Amino acid sequence: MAQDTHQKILEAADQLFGEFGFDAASTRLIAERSGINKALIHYHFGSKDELFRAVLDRYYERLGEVLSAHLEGEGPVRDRFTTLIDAYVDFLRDNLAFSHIVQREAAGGRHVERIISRMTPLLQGGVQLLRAAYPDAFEDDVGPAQVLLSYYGMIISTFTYAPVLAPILGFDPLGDEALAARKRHLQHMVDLLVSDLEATSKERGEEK
Amino acid sequence: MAQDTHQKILEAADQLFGEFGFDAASTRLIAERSGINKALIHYHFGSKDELFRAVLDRYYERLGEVLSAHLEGEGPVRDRFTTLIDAYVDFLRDNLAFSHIVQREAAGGRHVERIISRMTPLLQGGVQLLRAAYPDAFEDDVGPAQVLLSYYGMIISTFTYAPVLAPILGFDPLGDEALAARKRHLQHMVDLLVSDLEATSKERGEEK
Amino acid sequence: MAQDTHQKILEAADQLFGEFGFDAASTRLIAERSGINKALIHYHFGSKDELFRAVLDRYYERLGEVLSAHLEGEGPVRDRFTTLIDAYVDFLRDNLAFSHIVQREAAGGRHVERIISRMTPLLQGGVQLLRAAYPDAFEDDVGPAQVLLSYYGMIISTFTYAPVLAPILGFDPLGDEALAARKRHLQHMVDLLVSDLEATSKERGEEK
Amino acid sequence: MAQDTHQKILEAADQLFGEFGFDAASTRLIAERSGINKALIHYHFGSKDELFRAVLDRYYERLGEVLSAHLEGEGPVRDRFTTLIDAYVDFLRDNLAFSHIVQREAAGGRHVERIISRMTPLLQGGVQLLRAAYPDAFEDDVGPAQVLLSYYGMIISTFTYAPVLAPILGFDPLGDEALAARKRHLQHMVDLLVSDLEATSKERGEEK
DNA sequence: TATGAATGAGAGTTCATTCAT
DNA sequence: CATGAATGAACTCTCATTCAT
Repeated sequence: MAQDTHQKILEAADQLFGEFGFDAASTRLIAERSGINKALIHYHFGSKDELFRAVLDRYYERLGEVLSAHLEGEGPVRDRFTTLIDAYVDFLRDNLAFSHIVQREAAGGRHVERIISRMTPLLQGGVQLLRAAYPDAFEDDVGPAQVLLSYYGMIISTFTYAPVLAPILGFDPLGDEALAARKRHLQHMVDLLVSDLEATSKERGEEK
Repeated sequence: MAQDTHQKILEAADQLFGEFGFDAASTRLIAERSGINKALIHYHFGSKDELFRAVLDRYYERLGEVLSAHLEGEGPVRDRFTTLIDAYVDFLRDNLAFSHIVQREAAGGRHVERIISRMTPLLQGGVQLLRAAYPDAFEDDVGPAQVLLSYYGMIISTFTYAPVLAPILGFDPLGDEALAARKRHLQHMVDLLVSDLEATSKERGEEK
Repeated sequence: MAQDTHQKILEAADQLFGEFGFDAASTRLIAERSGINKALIHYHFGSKDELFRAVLDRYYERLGEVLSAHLEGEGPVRDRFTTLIDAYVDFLRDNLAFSHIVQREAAGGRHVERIISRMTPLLQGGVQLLRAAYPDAFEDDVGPAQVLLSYYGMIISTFTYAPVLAPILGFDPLGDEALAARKRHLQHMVDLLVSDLEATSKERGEEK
Repeated sequence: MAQDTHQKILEAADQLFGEFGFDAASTRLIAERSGINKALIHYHFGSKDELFRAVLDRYYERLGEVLSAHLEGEGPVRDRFTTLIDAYVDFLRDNLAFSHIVQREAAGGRHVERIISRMTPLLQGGVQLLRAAYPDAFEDDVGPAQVLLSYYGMIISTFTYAPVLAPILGFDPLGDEALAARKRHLQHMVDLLVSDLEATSKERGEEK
């Protein structure tokens, strides 16, 4: 029963933080949506801030599992990179609130630090993967970071700006077909880049 | 004097909305930062919501001017696309608050509609540009929208996720040099894509 | 075990009521300090109010025993008065929380009545002692009450205002030496008064 | 009108802090008693704590004026000491809430420091007066402090323990007649002490 | 235009107390 | 006896907004 309450609060908070943002999602609202007493939020989580962190942590743990499966996997980098992007898109599709929360809080405010400390290891994992895969193409961490930031931006914007694209396209950009198309586009972007990296890599490798 | 007050409010609100978000930037704070009386905000703007819209509108007007110069310009698309991206990056660098505001509010909340209606014409301009430039590569609006969304994501993430990259890179990703490097990366991404589009275009053109 | 819990609650409540006052000493705090479950306070004492009364009653029972030994004793009144004051000082020194609780709650609030009903018999004992000792000096209860109130005030202020004196004196007014000096002062005040009472008594006795 | 509100809040707070203590006097209650909006308390005083300090400061300023008139006056010390005590009693009679507030907060809690810093100069003034008057009777500050503490205790207990004495005496210890009697008693205590001090002073003076 | 004061609603949080196990 | 969970009321405080001057 207690575990149940804990969960109900987490899920309502998750939804509402995603929908309205941290400030606009009041504890009263969260309590109403959970169907629990407002005081229970503080009983279970201590404060609204800690509740937020719990929501965030839960997401990053799941995301960490999803990504590490790909980061630490085997096989050609091009494939791993592609499937990782697919997995990322799937994760965000299944956790729309998360994408909103991250975009909002990363843009500045009281929880940026938490976002930073959670994203850092994931990003570093990506950097290492790229450097290992194309040692000749990258001399330092800057290049891989550029690449990752770009792909990260392409992916998350899919979700953040879906409402902006919808009226232009005339259909829901987060529907199954639309997302499949988006994935193809992203894969194509990966192909372009990876081919380029391989070419560069080969070229520079020969120079040595 | 009144014009002056109007302006001071706008600028303080701009800064604070960017730094803390709409909810956390209280009218008291805005008044303090402006050095004006709190009641004047309502005298000049009617409500906090309308003040926010004024801030947003001011940005989109400036941005519109900047972008339309490139969208409606002449010369090869590859160049126009490249300079447009450069201009976009410069605009966001000069208006950091704007990038934060957009990312936050586009992620959902009370002001999404305003963001949508402001972004739509800009996006449509971009779509038209791409379709006109590569009529053979794109059959409908979906392809260009994908491309634009991707580049938009790459650009704005530069600013939103700068704090995340900073500790990994060991330097400020928004410094002059770093931004120049970022621009080169973005240009490279444009090159890859445009070459691809031209190839596809040529290919499909020949098929006809 | 149950007796143990009862005791642990009483002692924690005692300390905390003394340190922070009734309102500021929350049941949560008392439970934490006792190392017991918050609900047990109500199981054992019914309510926070009743817990407070239990703390108070325990003190007054102990104090009653201490004082009655002197009030009902034999020997010259001057000596009994002096030793009573010493005993009172010692009692308060050993029960600092008590002195704080009494001063605070006697100053008004929800528990004044309890304080009154507990202090009344003690005060009446003192009045009777003085009237019996100096029948010629006092015609009614008013005179003895004045005297007792004055000495009571001198004694308890020793403890209530120790923090105020400390920075002026440069040492702890509740240290062993300081308290011994205080006792000497109080005894001196008793000497002055008793000599006066005896003189008055003799004078008036001769008048008759 | 604003000054009026400020005053109404101060007076209601004063009464309620005196009657119930800081914690039990809620801002809601204070607002109701003042007939003003709850938020105005924070508009005018910032916080409940600062409101409390304002109440306290107002009292100590008034008290300072009253006492300094006597401390810095001229004439024989016996007379000045006597009239000072009378003035103190009058002040407390006219400011019953003050006596309660001081007794309660001096007994420990969040505002002790404020009490200490306010009482210290007054006490030091008293110490200097006594040392100047009886240089031969006192070698250091300890003796005068003892004396002052004792008289202070006698005076304030008059008010703190009035409710305890009432049922024993059968009349209100704070009525005009009763207070006059109390003053006579206190004066008598002063007489006893001063005579003693003068005797001691003379004795020791001759020894030199 | 500009100001200080005022308002009512609601924020997050803590409280003493109760309940089911 | 003891516990963790739950409750509803109350807390201090801040909010956007309005009003009188």
